[in-house]
Amino acid sequence: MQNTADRNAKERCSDCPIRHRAVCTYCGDDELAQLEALKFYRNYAPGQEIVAAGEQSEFLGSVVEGVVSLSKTMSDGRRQMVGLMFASDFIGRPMRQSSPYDAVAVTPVRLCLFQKRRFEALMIKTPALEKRLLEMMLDELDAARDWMLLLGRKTAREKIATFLMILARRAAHAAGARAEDGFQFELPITREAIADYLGLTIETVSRQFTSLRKDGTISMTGSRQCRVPDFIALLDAAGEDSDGGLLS
Amino acid sequence: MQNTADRNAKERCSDCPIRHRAVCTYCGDDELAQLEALKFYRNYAPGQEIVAAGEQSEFLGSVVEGVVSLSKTMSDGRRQMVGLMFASDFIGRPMRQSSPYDAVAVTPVRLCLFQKRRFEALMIKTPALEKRLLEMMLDELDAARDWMLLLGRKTAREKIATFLMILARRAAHAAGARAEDGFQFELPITREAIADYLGLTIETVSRQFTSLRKDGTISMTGSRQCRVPDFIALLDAAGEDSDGGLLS
DNA sequence: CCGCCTCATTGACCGGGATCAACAAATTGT
DNA sequence: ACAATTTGTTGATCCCGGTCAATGAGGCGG
Repeated sequence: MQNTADRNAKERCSDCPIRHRAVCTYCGDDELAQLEALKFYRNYAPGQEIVAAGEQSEFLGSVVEGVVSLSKTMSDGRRQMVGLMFASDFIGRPMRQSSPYDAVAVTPVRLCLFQKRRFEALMIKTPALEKRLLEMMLDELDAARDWMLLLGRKTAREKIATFLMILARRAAHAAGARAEDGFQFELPITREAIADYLGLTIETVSRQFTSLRKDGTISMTGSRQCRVPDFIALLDAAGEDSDGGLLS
Repeated sequence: MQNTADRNAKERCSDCPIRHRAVCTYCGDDELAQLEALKFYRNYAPGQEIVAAGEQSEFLGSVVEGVVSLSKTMSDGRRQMVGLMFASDFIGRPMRQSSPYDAVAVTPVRLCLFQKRRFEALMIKTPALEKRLLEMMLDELDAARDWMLLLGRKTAREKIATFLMILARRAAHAAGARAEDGFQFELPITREAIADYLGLTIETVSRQFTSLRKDGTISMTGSRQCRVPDFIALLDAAGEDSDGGLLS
């Protein structure tokens, strides 16, 4: 739980792996310097809580590496994940007191953080920051609404296939390749987390994996490595139009 | 289909019913004047399409009155509503080519519109506009994520109760009252639209209304007028914590 | 007034996914 | 190395909500 390790390690923003995708994307050198003066890093171990629902959070910032889950829990324990955040995604809520959901590190996570007040103050003077943040929130909103279609209308099989499709695209994109046949990638989260994400139970998740394996849509080595021999078949299983938007 | 009626009727922004809630909320007099020069009104009849998914949309703006649904449709016809927009809500996507979902007028609707290019140009010069838009998008994102919990984890009964709870609060708020016992309101959409919103079928929606009526959680006159004799009971049926956040 | 349409309700039946339970496999601690 | 724990798979059974089908209730034009 060395979550304060590296707090003072001042890496250069200009060398940052998410420099051109994160909230700072549109910042010029001078604006970047101001961010650089405010930022600090913090690391989280898998399973570690970043903020709890309802808690006042002092900080906000970007995921530099790792995966963070955002989830809501009902009083009787039912849980729904409402977002999976990867490198460059923004965590925290400017102009809001507290977070309405739990944020938890799923893998080892490294965040680039700012004190909320300072960040907000800077944002007022920095249109580049505000513009990018608005853009990112619009993307999040689109993703959330896509997920609403999945949760409300897709079958268990389609849900799993859609999830794998998204991971395959992410992995392919990160590798600079196309999401073409034969691409291999790792599942970043447990079956339980997948179930929470897709609005299913672990048992159903497991059964659908088995089913997709049996009919050859995917193949797996271990329970975390997944390969897609035929991407179109996966799209099809996901209930997506297999025309056009292959890599949209 | 007189959707161009009133296009040139220039009502004063200062008299606008949504002046203090819409995207223009933070605008000063001078900024408001600039918006006033660009704006125009357009009316839509119930059922009329405002923009289709994938279509290039020239315009964006605010709902002045009426209710607009945003929905996604799968190729086999399954449909999921992803948002219900009321007066003061913002429609359209700055910095985006096309809308990823259908927007349809549910009731008679009046929009206050701007040409997209002009609005975007103005937004760059007007932090008040951008700030308010960011705020509104954050609210939309919260609402979308709440809806994800509903779609993924709530039972049919809880879904209906949650929907009614939200409408009751809206109506109470609009009337300047509290969402207390005995409050009455109208359902703005058909059973089919409710089903699309909640990820159910019309039959299940109908059955749950009947069930809530039978056990006295609600009472109805006709199929569109709903009364809540005991708001706590409704909260309870919705699966919400009945402590604290009564009117959050 | 009647026929037609849309919207809503109700019933009978079925099936996908949840639940309960047992077990296997991987990971961790000592 | 071995027990303990976590994570994943599989089977048996149940039930909520979907599907199919019939009927009711308004609204509207002729």
